[in-house]
Amino acid sequence: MGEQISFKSNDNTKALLDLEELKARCGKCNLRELCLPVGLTQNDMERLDQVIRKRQRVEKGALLYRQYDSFTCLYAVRLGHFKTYQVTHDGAQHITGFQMAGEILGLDAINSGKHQCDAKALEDSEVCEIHFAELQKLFAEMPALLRQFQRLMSQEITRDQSIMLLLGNMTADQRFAAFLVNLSSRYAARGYSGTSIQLRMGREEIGDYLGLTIESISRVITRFKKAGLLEVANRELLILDLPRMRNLAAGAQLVA
Amino acid sequence: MGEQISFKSNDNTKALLDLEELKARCGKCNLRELCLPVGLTQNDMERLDQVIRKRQRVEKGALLYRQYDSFTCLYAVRLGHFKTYQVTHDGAQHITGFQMAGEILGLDAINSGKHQCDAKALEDSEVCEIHFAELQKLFAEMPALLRQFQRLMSQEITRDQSIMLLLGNMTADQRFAAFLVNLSSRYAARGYSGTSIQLRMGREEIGDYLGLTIESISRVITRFKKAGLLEVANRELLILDLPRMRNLAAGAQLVA
DNA sequence: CGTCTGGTTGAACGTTATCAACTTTCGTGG
DNA sequence: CCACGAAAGTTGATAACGTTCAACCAGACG
Repeated sequence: MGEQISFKSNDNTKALLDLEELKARCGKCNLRELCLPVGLTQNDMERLDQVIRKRQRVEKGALLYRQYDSFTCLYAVRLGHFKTYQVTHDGAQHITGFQMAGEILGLDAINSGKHQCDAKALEDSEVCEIHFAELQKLFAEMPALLRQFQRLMSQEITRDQSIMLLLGNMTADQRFAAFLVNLSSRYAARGYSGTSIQLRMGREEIGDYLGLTIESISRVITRFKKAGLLEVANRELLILDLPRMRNLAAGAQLVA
Repeated sequence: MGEQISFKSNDNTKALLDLEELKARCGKCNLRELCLPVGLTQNDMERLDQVIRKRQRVEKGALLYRQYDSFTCLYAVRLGHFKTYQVTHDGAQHITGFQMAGEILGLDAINSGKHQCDAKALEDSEVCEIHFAELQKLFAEMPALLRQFQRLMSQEITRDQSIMLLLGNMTADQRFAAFLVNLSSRYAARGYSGTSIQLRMGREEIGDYLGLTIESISRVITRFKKAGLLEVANRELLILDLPRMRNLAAGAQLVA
C-alpha cells in the first residue's frame, strides 16, 4: 500500500480564522476568550490578564506537571497538544484526556492540592499559567468570571461521564468513531477542518485512551478504510463520511 | 445453599456515631457539615441554612430529576441512596454513580443548565434542595464556602477519572473488588461498618455501573465467596479480607 | 546501509457476553 | 399464613470480541 494518498491535509497549524484575528480574540490566554461572552468590563479583562501573565513553553515530550506535584497553577493550552494520564499499578498508562488550544489543565488538582495525573506535551506547546489563588481573589469581585469557571468544571465532569459511557458500553468500532467525531468537532469549533485531521498522538496513545490495544486500534482503522469512511496516511486522517461516523458512534453497525 | 449465614450484618441504618450527634453535626443538610471545617462563622452558617432550606422526600424508585430537566437546584443526599444514569442509544442504562448520604447530586448540570442524567432513589430517601442561584450569591461573601464547593467539583472530576481507569483497564474481578473497597471506605467514613455492607442496588445495577453483565457480576461474587473473601446473602455482604480485596483491586491475581 | 521505532497483519487464546435453563426471593392476594 | 407469580439471581454451554504473541513492513535517523 505504498500508493500516494490523494488528499492534501492541512496540518492544523493554519486556522481557517486568520491567525492575527485569533490572537486578538484570545488575548494572552484562552481563558480570557472564554470570558468574553460573559460580560466582563475592559477593566476586568485587564485584571484577568494580570493573573494569566506568565506564558510557558513546553517542548515535545516534556511534562507540564506530574502526579502528586503540589498544585498552584491551572494551565490554559495556548498552542499545541497535551495528554493527561495516570500510570496504573502494572505500569500501563491510562490516558484521561487529550487537550488542545483553549482547554484547561489541572482542574482535578483543586480538591487535594496535588495533581492527580501527569500532563505531557504531545508536540512543542505553550501554556498560560493561571495562579489559582489569585484567580480565586478575582471571583469575589467578578461573579461572571466565577460562573464561567464553574461551567468549565461542570463541563469537565460531563466530558468524563461521556467517556465512562464509552468505556463501559461501546465496542472498539464505536469507541474509535466517537473519538474521531469528538476530535472533529473540537477542531471545527476552533476554525480548523473537521474532516481533515492530523493526529497528534500515536496508535498506542489512542488505545490507552479508549481502553483498547494498539493492535485493535490498527484493525479498526483498517476496517474503517475498507468501509470507505476514512483515508489514512500515518497520522493524517481524512474523514470521508462524518454523518456515518456519527451513526457508528451512536451504535450503528459497520457495514463494509 | 439454604444454610443460614452466620454473621448478623448491621443494616447500615444505625451509625456507629450516635444519630443525634450526627444530626447536630450536620444541621439541616450535609453541605453544612462539609463547610464546618473551613471556618464559617455562626452567622454564615445561618445564611447557608437559608439557601438549603427545603427538604424533600423521594420514595424508592422515584426520579429526583431526569436528563434534560432544566437545572435550578443541586441536591444533597440526607438519607438513603441514589443512582445517576444515562440511557444509551440502544436502551441500556449506564450508571455513572451511586450516591449516599452527604453526597451532592447535579454538579454536571451547571455547564449547560440542563441535567445530564437521571437520578433515581434506590430506597426511600431524603434530599436537601440547594438553590444554585442563591448559593452563588453567598460565594461572593463567603470565600471559604466557595473553596469548599470548588473542592467538591474537583473531587467529582477525580472520582470520574478513577472510574475511567477502572472501565478502561481492569478485569471483572478487579472492578468488583474496587467497587467494594470504594463502598467500604465510604461507609466507614460515615461511621458505619466498612466490612458488613448492605447493598442498596441489584446485581444488574452493579453491572451497569462497572461495565459488566449481570451474569459476570454473579460469577465474580461466586469466585470471591469460594476464595474466602466474601460472605454473601442476597444483598448482605460481609467482606472477610479487606486487605486482600484492596490487593485485588490494585491488580493482584485471585487465587482460590 | 543498518537499526530503531511505530504501525500493520495473522493466528491462537482468553475473558466476558450471550443465550438458556433453573433456583431463590419477594410481594401480593387469597 | 400460605400459595402463586413475578422479579432477581445463579449456573452452564457456547460464541464473540478483543488480547496476546509473533512476524513483518515502512519510514526516520544516524
